[in-house]
Amino acid sequence: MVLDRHPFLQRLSQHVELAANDIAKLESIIEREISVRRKHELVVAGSEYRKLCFVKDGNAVRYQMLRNGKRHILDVILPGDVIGVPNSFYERAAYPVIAVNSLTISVCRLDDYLELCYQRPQFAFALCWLALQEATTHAERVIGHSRRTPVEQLSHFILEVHARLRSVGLAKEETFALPFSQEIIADLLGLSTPHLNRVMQQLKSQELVAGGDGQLKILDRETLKSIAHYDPPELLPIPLAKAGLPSKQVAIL
Amino acid sequence: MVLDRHPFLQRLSQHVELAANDIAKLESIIEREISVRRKHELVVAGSEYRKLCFVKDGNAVRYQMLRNGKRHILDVILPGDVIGVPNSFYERAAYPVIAVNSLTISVCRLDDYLELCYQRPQFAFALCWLALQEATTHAERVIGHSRRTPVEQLSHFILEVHARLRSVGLAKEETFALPFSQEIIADLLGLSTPHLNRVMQQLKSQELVAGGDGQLKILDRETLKSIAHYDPPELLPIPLAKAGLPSKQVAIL
DNA sequence: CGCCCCGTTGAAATGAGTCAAGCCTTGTGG
DNA sequence: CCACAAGGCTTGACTCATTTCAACGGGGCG
Repeated sequence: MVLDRHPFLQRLSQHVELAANDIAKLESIIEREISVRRKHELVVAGSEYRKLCFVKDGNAVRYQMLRNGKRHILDVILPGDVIGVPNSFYERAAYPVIAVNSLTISVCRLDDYLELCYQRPQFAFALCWLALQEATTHAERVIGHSRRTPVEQLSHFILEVHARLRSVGLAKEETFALPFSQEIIADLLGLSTPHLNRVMQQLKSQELVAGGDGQLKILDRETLKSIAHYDPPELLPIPLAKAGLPSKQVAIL
Repeated sequence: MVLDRHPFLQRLSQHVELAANDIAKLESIIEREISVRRKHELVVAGSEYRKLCFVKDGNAVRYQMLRNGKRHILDVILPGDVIGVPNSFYERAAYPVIAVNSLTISVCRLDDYLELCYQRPQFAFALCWLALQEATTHAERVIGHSRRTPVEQLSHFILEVHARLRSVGLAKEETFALPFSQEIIADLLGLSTPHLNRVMQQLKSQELVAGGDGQLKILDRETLKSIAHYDPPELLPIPLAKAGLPSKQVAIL
């Protein structure tokens, strides 16, 4: 099975109950599974991009270059995320995506997915829910940048990544692999690398987190949460079709 | 007609062609049209909120309070926007919404809308597209906060609001009513009011914009665009159902 | 072995926040 | 009809967090 235990399905299943033939339908439009090497650009800015890539393993970042040579990272991409939201929905891709380590993705054509949505609206909802999560992640990031202190931001980032990894079974209770360099985190949080480094040391010296070498351990989750204002909102489950509909219509759901 | 020339429909029609009976369907789930007075909270943080409100006229802001007493504004809400995205999709509303001047909205129940989506998937797509726009707006805001200078940010904000107002026919070529106080704009952009004020003056002294008294005129759009890195990505049109589907299915699209 | 990437540290410059005060306009109530 | 209050805008001075620039150490990889 192409999608067996795929982290994307793990993530979806938290919001909606998928029937076996839903999964089969989704599988049928997966074109192929490919690997991408570190530092390879999956999505080139300004190109037409019309794929959805369900990340099976590995990490990437979505970013934007600014005139002054600065890079800003919009989002880190973890297993279970979808590359192509939102890029594939624009005439031309707005935000390039680059792999930060070797990446395995399952690829389908956007058109095929959208057609599937007409056949089974729950896939349209899945897309909505992804977009809503995306919007919320960004919203939290916005708040972080403008109204949280660097310590608060970093705390928030750590908790967020941990939660996202946990939700696809890639993090232990309090320990996880943080696959991003300080430069990447700095570019994500809008800090300079030296400053991020100092902030990181601060968290460690206060014994809130420990780690190094790509591993991070959360020592004092409660304090960290309160520092970060971390209180992630929970999405409703995706609604199911009303039972009372005429059978003809139920059939195509 | 309840929704006749409703700015929300104007906005939607840029992405999808709506048949008369689609509009009728949407109208049928509108519960009522209500007015909200300035400074009134439409959505209370932490409450369960299960409505979608299509803004017909007036303005609001979605914000969040932080522990330290600071307010951060996530987004300004203009006619044509939908209040309840994303709040209504969470167990409890995450971001309160408050009217900044008198507001007229058309309200429907979220459940009714979602059910409509199962009947006519293009409404699910409409929701996706809204969420994607939301995500993109926030993404640009994120970039603004962390990697744009205040001048760049303000320029971007001016161009963004102008474009959003134009798309619902509420702005002239280069002039529009800016219904937000400097305090609100500062809280949105993550600046202090005094600083925003100085930045505003800078833009005026460079003869990029002019105005006052709630009116703003863009004098030099090109320079402003280049300062702001303003290059908004364009969403694809919402796909229509494949022609080849059985007629029963086409009928319900 | 040497290169490159990543993390770390230091010192100096500056942009933006904070606090505080004053002005102008608008709206309101006496 | 006037006076006062409130909200929004403007200005100035001071402070300090963060950036910038520069340099160094270690470790992994070719």
